[in-house]
This record gives sequence, C-alpha cells and structure tokens, in this order.
Amino acid sequence: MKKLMVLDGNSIVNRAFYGVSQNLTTRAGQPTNAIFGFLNILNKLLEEEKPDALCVTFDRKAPTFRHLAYEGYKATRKGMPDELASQMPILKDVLGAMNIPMYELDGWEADDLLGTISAKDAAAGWDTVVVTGDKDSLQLVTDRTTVKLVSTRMGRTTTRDMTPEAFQEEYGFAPIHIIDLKALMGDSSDNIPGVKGVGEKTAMALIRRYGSIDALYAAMPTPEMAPGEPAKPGVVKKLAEGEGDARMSYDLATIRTDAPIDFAPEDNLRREADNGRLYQLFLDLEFAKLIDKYHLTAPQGEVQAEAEPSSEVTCSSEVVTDRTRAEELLELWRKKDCVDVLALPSLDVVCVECWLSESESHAALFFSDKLEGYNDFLKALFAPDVKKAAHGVKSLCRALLDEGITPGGFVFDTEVAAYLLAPTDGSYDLEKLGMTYYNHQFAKAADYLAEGAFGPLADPVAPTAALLSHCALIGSLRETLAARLEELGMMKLYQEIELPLCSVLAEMETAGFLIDRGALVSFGEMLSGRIDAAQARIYELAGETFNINSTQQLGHILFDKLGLPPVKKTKTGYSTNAEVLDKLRGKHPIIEEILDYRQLTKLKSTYVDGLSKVIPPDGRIHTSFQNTVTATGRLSSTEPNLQNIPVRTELGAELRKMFVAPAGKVLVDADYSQIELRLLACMAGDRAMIDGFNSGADIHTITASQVFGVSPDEVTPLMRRSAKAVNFGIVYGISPFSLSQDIGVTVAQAKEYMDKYFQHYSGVRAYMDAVVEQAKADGYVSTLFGRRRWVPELKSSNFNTRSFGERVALNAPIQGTAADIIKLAMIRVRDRLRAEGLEGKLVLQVHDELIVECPESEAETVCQLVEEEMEAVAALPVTLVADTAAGRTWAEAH
DNA sequence: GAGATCACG
DNA sequence: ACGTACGTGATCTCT
Repeated sequence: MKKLMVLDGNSIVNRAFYGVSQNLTTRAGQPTNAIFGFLNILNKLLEEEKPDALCVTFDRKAPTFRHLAYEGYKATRKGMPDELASQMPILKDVLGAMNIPMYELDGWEADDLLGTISAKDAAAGWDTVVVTGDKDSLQLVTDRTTVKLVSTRMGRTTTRDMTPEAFQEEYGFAPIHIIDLKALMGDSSDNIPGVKGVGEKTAMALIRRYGSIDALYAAMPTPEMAPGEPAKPGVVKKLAEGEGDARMSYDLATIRTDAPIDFAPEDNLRREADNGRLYQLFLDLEFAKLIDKYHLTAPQGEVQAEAEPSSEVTCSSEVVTDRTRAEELLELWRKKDCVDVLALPSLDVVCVECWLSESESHAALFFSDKLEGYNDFLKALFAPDVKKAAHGVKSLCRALLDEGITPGGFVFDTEVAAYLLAPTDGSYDLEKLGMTYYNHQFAKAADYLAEGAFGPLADPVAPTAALLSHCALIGSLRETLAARLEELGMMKLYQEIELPLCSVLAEMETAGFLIDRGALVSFGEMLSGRIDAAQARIYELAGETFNINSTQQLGHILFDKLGLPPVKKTKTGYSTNAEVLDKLRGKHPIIEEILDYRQLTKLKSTYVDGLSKVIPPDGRIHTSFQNTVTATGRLSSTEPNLQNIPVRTELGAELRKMFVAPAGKVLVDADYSQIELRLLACMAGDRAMIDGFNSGADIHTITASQVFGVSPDEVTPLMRRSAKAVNFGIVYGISPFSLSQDIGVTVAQAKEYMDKYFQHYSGVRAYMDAVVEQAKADGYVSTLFGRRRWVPELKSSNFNTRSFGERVALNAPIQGTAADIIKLAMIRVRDRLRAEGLEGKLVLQVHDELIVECPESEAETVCQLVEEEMEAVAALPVTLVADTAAGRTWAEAH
C-alpha cells in the first residue's frame, strides 16, 4: 500500500513559531525560527513515516460561502504576527526548492483541503497520514487515514498517531462523531455556537451514549414520556431549544471533502531537492547545519564567491610574553571603538580580539605565568580608556575588584544583551547563543574552564582554539544583538540601566554584608535545643519515631495513624503544608508541634547553618547577584540568597539583628512604599487610585473606604484587610476563588469585593483588559522602560496555560517597571555617593529596598541622598515615596 | 533530578 | 467546564 503524508502547513508553522526560540534570526534581523522549526518537524516526520509521497496545504482566507451561512464564522481569529508573516513566503520558497507540492485555494481552509486530499487518496487506493496540530482534523480519521497530532513543548516536538482505535480509546466514540460532539458543545475558537448551555462534559456523555445528534434527537421525549431520558430535564429543554443551532453547528463543524483542486496522489511522489536553489536559501537563512545535513553544495560560478564572504577574512593570533608587545597592543586598542575580551574567572588567561580592518582580525592571548607584570597589564586593559565587550561583565568586574583592580570601559555585555532579548530562556552560555543566533555548534566553554586546561602538563591546543572561537563569537554577537536591541527599542534600557548596573552589582558583591557570627552561633544553639524538644514531643504524640522532614512519613502519621481528615492531596500523596496544617489546628496537639518544628528547622538549616557555611574570614557575606535570571527584570541573589532573610515572624526577624554595621558605622535602609501599586495606578491612569495615593493617606484604607462606601475613619480593620488583599491580588491577576481563599470569605463575597473594586477603579479594569489584548496581538508585554517579556502562553490551546499567560501579561509590566526603577536608583545612588566623596556603599538590594553601609557621621546625609535619588528616578502622576532609617543592625534600620 | 515546602518582595 | 495569584532560591526526601 502506498502512503502519502500531507502537512497542515499553517498549523505546523504556528507550532514551530511558538515552540522555537523567538530570537532565531539572521544577522540582518529576519526572523527564521518558524522556518527552522518547520523543517525540523518535517525531517523528523519523514524519518518516522518514510512516505512515498508528500505535500503541504496552506490556508488562504476564510471561506466566503460560510460567511453567508453564519456571519460570525472565524471572525475571532486574529491575523498572524509580523514576525511570523514575514517567514511565510520564505518557507514556501524553501518547500518549492525542496520540490514539495503545495496546495492552497482562495476561500478554502487547510482543513477542507486535507479532507479533500485524504478522500482522493482513499479513492485511489492510497493510505494517508495527515499531520496537524489541530484537533479539528480528527474527524478525518478512518482505516485509510491516520491523523498525526503534533505538539511542541519547550522546543521539543512530540507526535501522537490517531487511528480509529486510538480515537475510540480516548473519546469513547468513533472519529466521525466528533462533528456531532462539536454540534452540541460548540467551539469558540471557530465560532461554532453549539447548543447553548451544553458544555464538554454533557456533550461527551450524550455522544458516547447516542453516537450522533440524529440518534439523540430521535430519542428526545414527547411530553407524555417519563422524564429523565435522554438527559436531565434541564438539558432536554436546552437541547430542544437549541436543535436549530445544533444542526447549523453540525454543518459548520463538518470538514469538506470536495474542494475543487486537481489532485492525484502520484503527482506528489518524493523528489530530489533543487540543490542550488536550496543551498542559496539556506545560506541566506544562515542555516549552516541544514546545508550539511542535506549534503548541499555550493552552486558553481559567481554565486559561490559572493556566498562566502567569510572566506576572505583573515584571523591571526599570538601569545604575548613581552611587556613591550603588550604596550603596543594596548595602544592600538585604545584607538578602537571596541575590542572583544574573554577572560577566565581566575583571570589567569585573557584573550582579546580586535578587528584591524573589515577583513582582518587579530587575537592576542595573555597568560599570568607567561607575562611579567601581568597585574599591571590587567589594570591597563580594564581601564576606562580601552573600550571592551565581554560576556558576563558583572562577574568579570567582580573578579577584577577582588584582585584590587577597579575596572571600567565596558561598552557591551553579550550575556546581558541576550537576556534582555529573551528573558525566559534561562541561560546564555556563549555556546548556546552560537546555536541560537547562528545555528552553529561552538566548542564548549568547559574546554578552557577545566581545571588545568592551560596547566604545564596540558596540551593547550584544544582549549586555545575554543577560547579564540568564543572570543570571536563575542564580536559577532555584539553586532547581531545590538541590532536586535535597537530594533526592539531596548537600547536605552540596555545602555543606561543594565550595562552600568553590572559594575554596581560587582561592587556590592565585593563589599559584602557584615554578619555577627557569635550571635548567629548562639541563635543556632538555642534553635537546636528547641528543635530537640519539639521532636521529642512529636514522637511522644505520634507514639513512634519517624522522619518529620519526610512529607510522606508525616502524612502517614497524621492521616492514616491519627485519623486526621486529609485537606488536600498532592501528586505524590497527602499535602502537609502550612496551609493544610493550619486548618487542622486544634484537632490534635501534634499539629502545633509540627508547625513549630517546621519553623525552627527552617531557620536552623536554611539560615543559621546555611549562612554559617558562607561566612569568609572577613566576616562579611558576599552574595552573588544574578542579573540574567528572572523573567521580569528583577535581580536574584544566590550563594547565599540574601533576598529572603526572614522578617515576617518574630523569631525569624531575630536573624536580621545579626546583619550589622562594623564599629563606627551604621546601616541605612530605604524602601519604596507600595511601589507596585503606585505603578499600577500610573500605568492604568486610574484617576481614583492616583488621587488616593496623592492624598497621602494609607492606600488600603482609602481603597476600603471607596469600595465599601464609608468614610476613611469608618473603615474597620477587617475592611482594610480585605481591601489590601484585593489590592495585592489585582497586581497578580487574581481570581475570586483565590481571593476568597486568601481572606477566608465565600467565593461570592470575594467576587463582590472585586466587582466593587472595579466599579471604583474602572481605569484599572480597562487597563487590565487592554494590556492582555495588546499582549495577545503583539506576543509580548513591556515595562515603562521598554523591557520586554514574551508571552507565548497566550496562544496556548490549554485553558490553564492561557490563563497563566494572561496573569503574566498583567503582572510583568508592573513588577518589571518596579525592577527598572530600583535598578536606575542603584546606579544613581552609587554615582552620587562617589561624586560627593562619601564612604557609604551599597551592600544589598531586596527588590524594593536598598541598604547602604556608611560611617555614623554620614548617616543623615546618606539617608537624604538615597531617598532623593530613589524618589527622583521617574516623574509619574503618583509620586514615588521611599522611607529611610538608620540603625546598627538590619532589624533596627528597617 | 523532581517534588514538596517555605523564606522573601 | 476548567482550576485557581506574580517573581525568586535553598533545603530536604525519595527515586
């Protein structure tokens, strides 16, 4: 039996577009991710299926005759984003060059073409494999036609073969009856109305039972029949009223098999690609790897020379062992706009590449043990008068500061640039960026980072080659990423915030935060005593010993042995988290003990023991600030995390007394008051909320008074608490359910609070709707400073994923703008401290809070300076307010 | 390595 | 009818 594979072109290209990194582009900025993804999927399918024939269908536009039948049909489908649209003609060129037939027809959708093709195949005695990401096509499944469902998750493509058996297994009825199912439940994405009031559950049950709507309506009761058949009376009523809708929906949901196309399966037999044309296209698309994979060769003649300009580039390199030569090179570099620098974290080895002309580059390597006066060389290279690009400027600055060198002159950071362009990608190794942006596999950094890679016993050839190629890659990325930042309007954010922040962060890390080791130790001893006591009481109450840290064992004791009612389940068993235990409070004395034990062990292991491990001899804890991690633009803090030191409970807050200033100095703590809520007011342009803030009173009380319609002095603590929960929830894209959980009221009450809230803050409601709509159209959201977050989840067909996308779209601009603002404040505070010759230095940032350590004599000046700079970052309809205080310990200053 | 829990804004 | 708040990092258990 011969087999034809037909691809639903639009569906597959969409999967590819949203499944492959948004940042795959050519050097010129033409996006190529959808094409790349499409070809990968195609290759995988060909290997899997080995079909005799192959073709692709594309949509043209919504069918006009259906518009006449039902006006709303397809009206809700949005056009594709520009980044995808620009790839479509190129993709069609590529498929053309691969000699793969394409079918598209004005007024006909891919579905109908797929239906027509599989029908004609079957008539000709062929088998068909329909490949699509769209479940609509499942009705085509027959003994002759398999539908291969493609899904792309996190760059990985998975497929599922739907045969009649597999379909029956999953749905409980035959594939053709999916039409009947849709006739009842409708399909909002295709504007098929279905029967009003009948959802998926009801429809599935009915179709499983009756098979089709014809059979269902044939079984509908006459008035004299007993109630309860074929469904509950309410449903019967809806079915009866909706019969017209059901019949019309049935027609709308039916895929046609009579599209007027000339099609014969044998016209689509696999053919060799047009080598020359495909080579040129892949070259233009910068798909070097695919050229290899398809064994394409350059066409003969002039094209070849033009196609490989890189062959004319000369790269030379040298190992510098002589001071005079080093000086000579430094002098050359001082005249350049930018040189690319790659330094090992140890600073033992440095590679600098410099373009001498358009076609000639030169790299110089420096080894600490081969160049005399190496430290002076580093000092000169990293001075402000040599303009440099590097990958990970913050870490490099930190390493230099630790060597006593004050660095400057960084004009580009490829890591930070790549992060701004794709803040959800997670990591930005040079090797990975080489693949993302140039589709080329570079050597691994591990080759030169390995212990002793350049040691006396090692063969330096491989690590040196890797080092040189990465250094050159920094140069290429610098241009590619700069063009992209410019194009997306992020250059200012990059140059004025992210890049200067690198050295500020490095200084903060180097400064560190002094900790009172003695106090920490005795706090730990106290905790140990209380933990032992709590543990003994728990064993006593449980009647046996067990590992309290194991949720599994704890769940067994609580719910099986002691018979307490399980409140919630997790994937792996009973849930025993604080929320659950809180609900069980009073039901058994062991609960209180466990909560207590949890708090104590958390403090001991994460904080006392955790922090003790990272206190160096100088007594100062040096955290690492991560500036390329969060999706929103915030910083994070690791090894240790100083951004989650306890404060909310009395015992936990004890820890903040151990973060101290040295003798003669104090800590100045400044935090933004309600910055996210203020930003929400500004970005939404909500008059009521703006006025609320500008009145200077407490925002939660104001909100409560407006929402509950009482004067501010009549607001009860409960009213304020509810208003506060709504205020916070709004920023996260809350639902009434979660709000009700949070403040312990019914869902209905929570909904009422939210309705009232939106009545009074109508601008906030309008803003929330607008921001989500905009995000759906653009594929991203942005902050006031232009930082972007891509939100591909909004396109998901999965309700939960899509809802998550909506909440992200609401939250990211607010959280991200706050992050932009405090970053700018950090730069200005550092610059002012320096300009005014003060000794004070930043030691910590905790999202909306800055901590400066300074001499007692500077305390007042620094308080004022920090407050001024933090408040002056942005002039907005609601003024930014920062509260400051000074103290000997963090607890005292906060 | 994944999942559960809990510390922070 | 769904499933239920955004962003992080560290520690512990268990497979």
